[in-house]
Amino acid sequence: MTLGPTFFDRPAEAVAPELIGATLLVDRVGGVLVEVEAYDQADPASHSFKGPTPRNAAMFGPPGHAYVYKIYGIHWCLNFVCQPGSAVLIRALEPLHGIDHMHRRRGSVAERQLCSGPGKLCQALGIDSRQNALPLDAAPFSLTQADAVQDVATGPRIGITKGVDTAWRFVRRGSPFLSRPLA
DNA sequence: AGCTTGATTGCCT
DNA sequence: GGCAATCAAGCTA
Repeated sequence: MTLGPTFFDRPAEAVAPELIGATLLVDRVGGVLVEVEAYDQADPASHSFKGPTPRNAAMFGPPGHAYVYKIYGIHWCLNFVCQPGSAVLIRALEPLHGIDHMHRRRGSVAERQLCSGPGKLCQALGIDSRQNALPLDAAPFSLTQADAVQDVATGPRIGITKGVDTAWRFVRRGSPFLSRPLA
């Protein structure tokens, strides 16, 4: 079943664990989500913490849309917008579809390193600012619910300096496709 | 208009 | 484990 606005119109920390095991495709390229992180407006680590700006406008737009931004001047990161000011950062997926396309964009790396990190995932799926604010239930996106209950583990989020103690990183336990093992 | 920083990655030792 | 790459948002002035 396709995940749409109703699914995302909830707090990000409630949506995030249910995204583990879901299948994400962009132009027919993608796989199963194995690692995500939740951010909301009360969270000092969130882009939305200080309110709406031109950059984070999509985070305050309708639920179920994409929020794409560039970090460190180099990499793109993909988020799914939940309730206003909250979103889920997509950090890693298990490649299943269009793996040849991914290799063309990422070069000759091991399959487990194709999408093992937010920047790598965006490169492999061809995501950049063009996808910002687009709805997730329409082309080029395809997002479908997990077909089985997932073994989800939680831990501290990665790469942030504030809000470190909030355990809003969600991973599929034991997956070899994570950006890093669970701490 | 100039300065700092970052939800990262890959290459170096 | 350390660190450079590279750029725009968000400050300060």
